[in-house]
Amino acid sequence: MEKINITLKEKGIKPTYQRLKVLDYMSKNLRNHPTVEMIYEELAKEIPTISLTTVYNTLGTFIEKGLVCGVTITGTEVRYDINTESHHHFLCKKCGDIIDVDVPCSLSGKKGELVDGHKIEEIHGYFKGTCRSCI
Amino acid sequence: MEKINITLKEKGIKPTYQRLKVLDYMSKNLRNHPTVEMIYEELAKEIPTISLTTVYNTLGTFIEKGLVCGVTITGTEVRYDINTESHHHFLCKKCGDIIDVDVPCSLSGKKGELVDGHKIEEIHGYFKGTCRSCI
DNA sequence: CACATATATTGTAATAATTACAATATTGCA
DNA sequence: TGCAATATTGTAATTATTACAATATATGTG
Ligand SMILES: [Mn+2]
Ligand SMILES: [Mn+2]
Ligand SMILES: [Zn+2]
Ligand SMILES: [Zn+2]
Repeated sequence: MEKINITLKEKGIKPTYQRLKVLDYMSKNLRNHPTVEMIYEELAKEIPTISLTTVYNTLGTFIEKGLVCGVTITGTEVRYDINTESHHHFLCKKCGDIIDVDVPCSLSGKKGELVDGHKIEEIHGYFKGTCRSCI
Repeated sequence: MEKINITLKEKGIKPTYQRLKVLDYMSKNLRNHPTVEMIYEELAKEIPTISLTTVYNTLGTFIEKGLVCGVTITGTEVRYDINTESHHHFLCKKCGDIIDVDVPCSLSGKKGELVDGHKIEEIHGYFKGTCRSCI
């Protein structure tokens, strides 16, 4: 938990209790790609007064400072990811899980380069289908 | 316009006036990846009685029948694409345009295969950054 | 053609995720 | 400790989308 405190300070984010807890949750659920709602529900058990707005705000600042990133695959909600390294995802159409996949992609490493004259800042790749637990 | 009529019939979709017009719009704007709102606004000029719900319904059936596909990149809205071949996109953070990019991706052709044990049905790739008109 | 039935369209209301905003509380520093 | 800046909270507003019921249209049959 002290490590999380330091991480926040390093990024110039005031380490409030709520922020510590959100980042702690993200660190412990790094394979989950949780929604705001999931984070809120979990933290509300420990912090009954926490507000959904605070979770939104907190994730917003985390994204700004590069601590997490938003994954928009489902189209209905943002999923959050503490792994900010560019990597690919798999969305299971049955259970809705979003899973990291480790695939070699020819497009990785193109950051800063041009495609068809457009300057690349982010590279996103994902699959949709049926995850191995649901097959 | 007769070609569009035939396309609808081939897919087993009753070729109503509204559906003809939506598909016509999509065919004429294949580089635009329009939103429901954009399609609705445009068609409303010619068909003042058209309903937003109809546009939603129509695009829904088109997706079911494989005539168009939905592109979820922005996170706030679905963009529609009449090009149902798996291809990659570029989202410009400045102007919001979504542009097709023709890049060789090592993941193409993996449909039906497995990644980490998960069965792939769709492959999606996109970049975010600044498009060439906005650089 | 008239009618019956199925399907499509429309308008409105409901839902769900997110953002805006203002009041209150907390933090870090002088 | 006390002040100013910042964070949190609760609520209301916004936006995209879906649900639903009433009306309209299309299609097939006698
Ligand atoms: Mn991930
Ligand atoms: Mn496209
Ligand atoms: Zn699954
Ligand atoms: Zn642009």
